[in-house]
Amino acid sequence: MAAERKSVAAALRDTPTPGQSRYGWLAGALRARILQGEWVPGEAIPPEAVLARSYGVALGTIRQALALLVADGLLERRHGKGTFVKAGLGGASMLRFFRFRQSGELQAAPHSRILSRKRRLADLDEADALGLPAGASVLVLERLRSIGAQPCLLETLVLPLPLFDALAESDTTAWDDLLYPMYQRVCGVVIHHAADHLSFGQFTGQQARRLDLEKGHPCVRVQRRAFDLADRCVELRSTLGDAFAFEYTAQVR
Amino acid sequence: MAAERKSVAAALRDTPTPGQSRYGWLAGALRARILQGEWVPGEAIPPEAVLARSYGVALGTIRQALALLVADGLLERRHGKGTFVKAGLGGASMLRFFRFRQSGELQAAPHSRILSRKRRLADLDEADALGLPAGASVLVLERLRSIGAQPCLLETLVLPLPLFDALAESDTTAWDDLLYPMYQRVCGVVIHHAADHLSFGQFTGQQARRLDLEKGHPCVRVQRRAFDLADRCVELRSTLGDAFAFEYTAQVR
DNA sequence: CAGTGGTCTAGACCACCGC
DNA sequence: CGGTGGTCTAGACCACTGG
Repeated sequence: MAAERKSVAAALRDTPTPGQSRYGWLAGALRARILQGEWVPGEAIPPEAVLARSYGVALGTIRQALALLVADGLLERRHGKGTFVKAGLGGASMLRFFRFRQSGELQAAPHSRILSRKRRLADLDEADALGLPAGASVLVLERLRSIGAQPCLLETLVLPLPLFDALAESDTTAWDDLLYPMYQRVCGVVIHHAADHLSFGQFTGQQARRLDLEKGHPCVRVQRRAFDLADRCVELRSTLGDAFAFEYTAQVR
Repeated sequence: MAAERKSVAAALRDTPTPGQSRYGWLAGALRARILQGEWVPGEAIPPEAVLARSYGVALGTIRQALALLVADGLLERRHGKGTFVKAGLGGASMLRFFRFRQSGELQAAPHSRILSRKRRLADLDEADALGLPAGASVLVLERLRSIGAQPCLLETLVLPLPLFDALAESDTTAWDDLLYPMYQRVCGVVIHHAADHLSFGQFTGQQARRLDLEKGHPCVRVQRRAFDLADRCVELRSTLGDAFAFEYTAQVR
């Protein structure tokens, strides 16, 4: 995350700058206004000229500040149109770890089914990761992702509960395939970035059954922590898939 | 790679600009001068003011051009000192995919041993990947990487041969643990970036023996293509390791 | 066409580095 | 101290977007 990140309160004080660059301070101030929801994702912030005038600063300075937030993934600039607050992560970015080759038919669309949903108390690791007090409750989901008729990924999600209450009751069969846009629409939660941790293991009998594999079959586990705009962890996700379908490319530098 | 990348010849023409920004053209021109070896890695290029004057351009413009090359990993700026051509990749970046926990002793230093070295003709895939003509010859190395007394990674390297001739005869027992700095020192080859492709499989009996594992043990394979400053692929590498020691974290956005 | 961001200029002053 | 890159200004003009 950007180095100039401060608490919202600190960033909002209008005293100019301590030992910091002016554009760094401006970036913090603008970030705070975005996090406060002054402009919703997808909406344009005021044009450079207006911002420059209102902060009493030259155009180039405001542009440097905006560049920081663009690099941070918070803003997006469109030539001739304006500067927009970015919407969150969209795509089915879990499947990028696997190649599931469709034999026969054309590549069928991936889809998802919720296998189970329940509330329970967060254990210590979960509470720690989600920044919850001890004894907080969470929503736990099991989810099966398939391509065509072939089940391929088995997922467990842990969501902090005051925040995701709206998902605790609604009809799961009506849910979207992609959860992140739904988080945003239904709960106002924007997923901004995530960290995926990969490891190998073996399927238990129960897990294997879900995916038409055998107990002990090699398995890739992707453990994800997903964060909102304010950099709070708001989703824990564990995804299991056939290790022989695993395929991932990493760029070095 | 940067969008403004052009052939060296095209970038060197001193006719100003077609429909391109001036700083984009400047970046291309400076890139070409770097690739031609006008300044060796680690050396400083002329200061902004000198460049600006010699290209007849404002300071801000030259700074934008330099910013592009910095983002590209070709240059590095040091406040108060100068702008330097970056040295290539350094670290033991293969081990980042694995956690080899040392039981007992403190973490021993990793080291490497060359198991075999031979010349042969490149097969079609290798020639294609390395951009060689059919029938070109390559140097093939087998290498065992260990931590303390524990062998943990088994590597096969394929190097294009006119370029790496200097490695075909020298005493392999005197080689460095880290190959990339040695490529640079001995062959003048700077590794600038690489792409790693991860997949899962099982060890053959011969491979397993090298690593004190059993035939059929789960195995992660990392296939790397490494590129020099001019973006030519100059190394193919296949690394095998115990899948149960695999541990990798990927940032999403 | 008016409004937006993108490029470029020609300066000024500051902060860091090494001698 | 002189030389380097880092910040900032107050403009000008260009290129893209949409009505």
